[in-house]
Amino acid sequence: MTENLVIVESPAKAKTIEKFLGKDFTVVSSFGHIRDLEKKGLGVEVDKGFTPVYEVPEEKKKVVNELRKLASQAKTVWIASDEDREGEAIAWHLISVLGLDPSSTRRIVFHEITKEAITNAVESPRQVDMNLVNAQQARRILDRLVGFEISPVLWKKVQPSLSAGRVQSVAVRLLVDREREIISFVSDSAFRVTGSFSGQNSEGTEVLLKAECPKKFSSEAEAKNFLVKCDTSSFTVENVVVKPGTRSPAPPFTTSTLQQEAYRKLGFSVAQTMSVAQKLYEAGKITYMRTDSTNLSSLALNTAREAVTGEYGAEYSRTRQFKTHSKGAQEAHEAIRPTYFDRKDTTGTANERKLYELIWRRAIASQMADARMEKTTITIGMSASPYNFTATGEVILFDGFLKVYTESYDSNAGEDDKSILPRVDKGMALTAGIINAVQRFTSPPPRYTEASLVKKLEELGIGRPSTYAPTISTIQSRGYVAREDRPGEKRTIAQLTLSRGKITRTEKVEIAGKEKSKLFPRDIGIIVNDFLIANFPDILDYNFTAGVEKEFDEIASGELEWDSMISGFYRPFHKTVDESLSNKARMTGARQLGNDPATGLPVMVKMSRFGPVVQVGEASPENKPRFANLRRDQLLETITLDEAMALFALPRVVGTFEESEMTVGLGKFGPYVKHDGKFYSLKKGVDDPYTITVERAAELIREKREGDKQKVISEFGDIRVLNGRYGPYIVHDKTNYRIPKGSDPQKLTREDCLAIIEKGSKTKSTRGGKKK
DNA sequence: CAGTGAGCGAGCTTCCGCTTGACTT
Repeated sequence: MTENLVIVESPAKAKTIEKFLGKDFTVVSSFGHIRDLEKKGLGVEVDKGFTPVYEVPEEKKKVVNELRKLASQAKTVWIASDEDREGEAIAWHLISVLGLDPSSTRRIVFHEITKEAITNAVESPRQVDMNLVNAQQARRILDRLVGFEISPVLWKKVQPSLSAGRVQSVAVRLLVDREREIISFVSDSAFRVTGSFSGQNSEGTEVLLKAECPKKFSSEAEAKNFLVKCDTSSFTVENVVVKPGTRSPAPPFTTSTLQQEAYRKLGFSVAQTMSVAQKLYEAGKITYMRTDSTNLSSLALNTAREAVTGEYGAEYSRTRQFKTHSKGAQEAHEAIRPTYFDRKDTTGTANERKLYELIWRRAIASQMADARMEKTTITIGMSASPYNFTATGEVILFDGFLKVYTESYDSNAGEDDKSILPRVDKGMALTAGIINAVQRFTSPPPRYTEASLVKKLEELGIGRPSTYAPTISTIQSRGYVAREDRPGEKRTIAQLTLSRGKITRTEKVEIAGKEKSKLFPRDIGIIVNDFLIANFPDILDYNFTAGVEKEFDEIASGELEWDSMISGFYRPFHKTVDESLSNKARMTGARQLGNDPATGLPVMVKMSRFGPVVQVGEASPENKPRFANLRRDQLLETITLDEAMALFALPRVVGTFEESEMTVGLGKFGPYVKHDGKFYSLKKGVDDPYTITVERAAELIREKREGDKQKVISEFGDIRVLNGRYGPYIVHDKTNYRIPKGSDPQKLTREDCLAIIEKGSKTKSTRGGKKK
């Protein structure tokens, strides 16, 4: 018999709290929500005042039974779910599902896990706030209505199994809108002039400095003209301005900023960041990793101050509390921070150690003093031109928090050279060394990374810390967008150099548009996006969530009835759903490109059942059109007639080998040679399917055969011992079996193998069903 | 593993937010 039962959301939290509360309290976890709208069907009785139909999901039944048992044995039940909309709803569902008495069940909240906060909470219990619960129900119902009414429209009008939702559809829109900005971007170029200068300062020291002309010259002729002036000009130091400056540390991590920095500094995907953080949290090394708050508990502030003072000295310490600015923040938790500030590093996998250190540095730095610096700007005047050159430098006078942490930024522009400048005096004469004018192209807006998309969604108040990673994964698994690299294209840039009175012109090659791990919209994402914008512009509006959130807040404060809010939304919404269904047109993204120059047949691109294709000729009973798949880096929207026709160059016959034809093609898994019914992959970065020779193709076949020979260790009819990527293994009946340690694969007999198979098939549990 | 591309039309797909496992090579 338990005196007091406390229910929290997370099991790791339960463990910690139990320690603070002593033996009169048993603390257990609900593992998040325990009840949801029914899985099948709409889950909302629209005609009965939008009554939600709740059920306990199959995977939650065990937890619920356990909780019910414990609750019936306890004298007092305390519900300590998070202090936000979802937490309040969890409390209400718990009372209802566990059959608790609402008046005697105590609802408590704390947003930091410290003994003080918890004891305070226990001393001031309250009851469940039904207004807040209703705000959550409205949120849940709205999301279900939007998702489950629009998705079936897509199944009919675009393709089966597609999905739409308040969050995911806007995420895709951000990517499509950005892609179109990039498509329509016209690059411009200008010449940037930099030079080196030397002279003697008043101390008699020879100094050298590099400076840049702030004026950008839009044509090569203008740049050249300026260099001619430079040649005849004298240069003097016109001004030296020294300005003090300070820099302050960034706040400790929230989910979103952790994902951004882990991507930039460690190259983690958002999902990877969350799973590594989960491990650290479960081990008690960091506080909760799904949070939108930059707040730190007073305990954290105190221990951080001790750690900073101990490690770096009192002058490095500055206690700060940060305000949370992000839209829609509910601040149920603290910021992400190390549990113990005096632990600079940790044990575990390499990734766990790296992420821990990042979190530690960021949190510690947030409790450190500003950095102080001195910025110097030197202006160099010219006698022959009204333009000038400037050099900027920065000297750090006191490093402060920079000792521990510097924030990274997404930027494609090169960092400014912030070096230390030599001592120069106003009026000092300078001699120009080499002066360069280099052509610089403007760049289109950058594509989103997973992390920068999360940042944007957070700014718009769309999605929550617990859903950023799953949303990014959903839009990828639906095929709307893909994370990819692009090699970029070469382009020539001009450079003019003035040296010893002579101007020379050279050309250099640079790579433009190279992309690494960026999110690219795919054709199906673009088609769905356009369809949704045409039919549901309100929901696709970037401010839709902000608007409904405002209404949820009004429900929470009791100013608005949840059902009248839903009804106000649903009536016009459902009408558009019906209208878009009755409109017969299917969306295929079809586009006419012109006519095939060879045959005169019409050429079009469109989305087929299996992806984007080029089609030459019309389909009719007596005529089958020719088809070719688009490449991954091509879009229906931008492909040209020439590019489309070039796709028919493959597959092609390269020649014969051993009296059979060799065909080169582009398959799902890249370019290949097909010979005698077998496939041989071309070597990445070495072979090109369009130009590969007969000799090379034959060589690939021989190489593969040689490799396969070494692959087979021994063969006993239907049982084979093979060399694989992870070492030797046995294959029988399409199943792989590991060879036990200690046995020599070379010496295995058929009987040995059968024994291993027999044993293996007993131990092998569920061999994961069908995978998509 | 390297194809397919239309149509019969069964029965399936789908949302967002809260929380962890239990799985695989």
